[in-house]
Amino acid sequence: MEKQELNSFIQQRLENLKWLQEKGIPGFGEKFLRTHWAQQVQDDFNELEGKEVSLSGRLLSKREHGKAMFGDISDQSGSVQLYLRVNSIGEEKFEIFQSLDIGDLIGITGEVFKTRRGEVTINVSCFEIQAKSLRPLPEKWHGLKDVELRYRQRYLDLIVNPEVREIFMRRSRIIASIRRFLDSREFLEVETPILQPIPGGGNARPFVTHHKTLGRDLYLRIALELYLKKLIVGGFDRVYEIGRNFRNEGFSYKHSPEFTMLELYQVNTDYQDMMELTENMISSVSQEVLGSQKIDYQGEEIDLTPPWKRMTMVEVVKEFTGVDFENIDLETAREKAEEKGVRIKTGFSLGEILNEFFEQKVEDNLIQPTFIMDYPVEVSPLAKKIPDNPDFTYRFEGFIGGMEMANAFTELNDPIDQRERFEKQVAQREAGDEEAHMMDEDFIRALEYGMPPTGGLGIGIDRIIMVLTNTRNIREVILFPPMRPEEKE
RNA sequence: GGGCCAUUAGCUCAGUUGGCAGAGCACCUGACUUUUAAUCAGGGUGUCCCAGGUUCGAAUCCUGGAUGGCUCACCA
Repeated sequence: MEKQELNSFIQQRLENLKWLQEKGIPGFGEKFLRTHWAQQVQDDFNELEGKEVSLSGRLLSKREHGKAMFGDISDQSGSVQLYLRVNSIGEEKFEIFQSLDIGDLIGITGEVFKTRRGEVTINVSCFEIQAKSLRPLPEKWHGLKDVELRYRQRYLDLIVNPEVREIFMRRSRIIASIRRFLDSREFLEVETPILQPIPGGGNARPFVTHHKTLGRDLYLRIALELYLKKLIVGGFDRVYEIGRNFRNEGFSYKHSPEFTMLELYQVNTDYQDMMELTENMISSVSQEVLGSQKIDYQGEEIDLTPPWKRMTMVEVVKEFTGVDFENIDLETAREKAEEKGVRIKTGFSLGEILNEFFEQKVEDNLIQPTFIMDYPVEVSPLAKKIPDNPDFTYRFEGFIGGMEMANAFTELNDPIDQRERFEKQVAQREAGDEEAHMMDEDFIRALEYGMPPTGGLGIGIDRIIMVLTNTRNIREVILFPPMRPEEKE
């Protein structure tokens, strides 16, 4: 038997339940007809004053005053005060309400009024017990702070920390707003496989699972990309998917092993169009959900109003490090890396060194919305090359608050070039790079049927939500972040 | 994976040089018919994360482990 089941708090609550049941009152009751939300009673007081309302929610506090009593009931919308008097509700019901524990779920009906202190209150005339709570809640004043408990028992976090509930309600509104934006532009929402024989579309170590009937291993997807492009080949001109990706990598404040991505593809667009779409989408979502395009993020004002700043990777690296990759040879690049403290691996190409310069010296500084354009071909195996500068691709990433938010390109639609890119990836993989792409013949075959010129965009939904909820850790915007299993005796 | 820090009551946290385990909220008993972190009187409810060790004596010191946080590395 679990030790907590023996502790006196739970004993006391079990006795209160028993007391009720002996009086013939069920401790776990029926559904209840709710007429209003708690917040609605607060907001619409002028209309509701003197009228009867019914609410369903959790009893969060009790203040007993002898033959009268105050309490607070909380539901999804917020909370409102309750008032009970012996000589309006009767001694028997009053005694039963006195026996309730903080945390009990109840349905109440009563008339709306204001106390002399001006607090909107419901004068309870009858109530039902919907579910007894057998465990004590965390403290009302300090809330629940222990990060481990907050994530493991997120329901407690949501009960006692209203600002946490607000983050997740906002998350829902942000995603709904993104869908509205895309739906209004004639994008089709689709669903593609999570279990994949070859995990493609990104550089990452995948999770492996096993299908018993097929007798083979499958991977959890690391990106949505390749299946969505197959749908472009299939004739859907504008598609998007919002879904979970899985990467077998460590945690950080901006990385979680499972995270939510939006990817979209639109025929007859290029990466320039994708930049416009990105800045329009994010600013419009911010306007719709927060009522502004200027937001506070960790003490910095961030202005999401289009157009966002645009720079090439070569330009921005030159600006932040003084190293000009425009006309540089490999040997000089290596020396500059050494000089500037950029860690590189032996055998890195010029493009890979440039990319390291960018990631190690520039990325964290891009606080205001910025598009960095024209990535080296070596690190962009799915993006189209720039014809008059084929060491680079039509690719950009969007940054806000020092974090990568978006990754997009003019999609590579030449199957011969794509095969060569995959072959280079496979060579890297054989040289020990676990994150390099695998050869995906099925994807090449699709391209061989012909994929129209297409722009594609990926957005890290969790990170956008971090920016729009002013949170500094990705786990604050994921309801149940991955944790090690709890140790059991 | 490396470094630093944390883990004490249901929750939030104190705990001095190694000497009886503490506070606030919550909870229990009683008073109180518009309070609001209600108030007043009384009551401490505990595997001090776990396992060893040192010591007359360990929440405190040592070793190992668990979990979490920050950070570096890894991860475009």
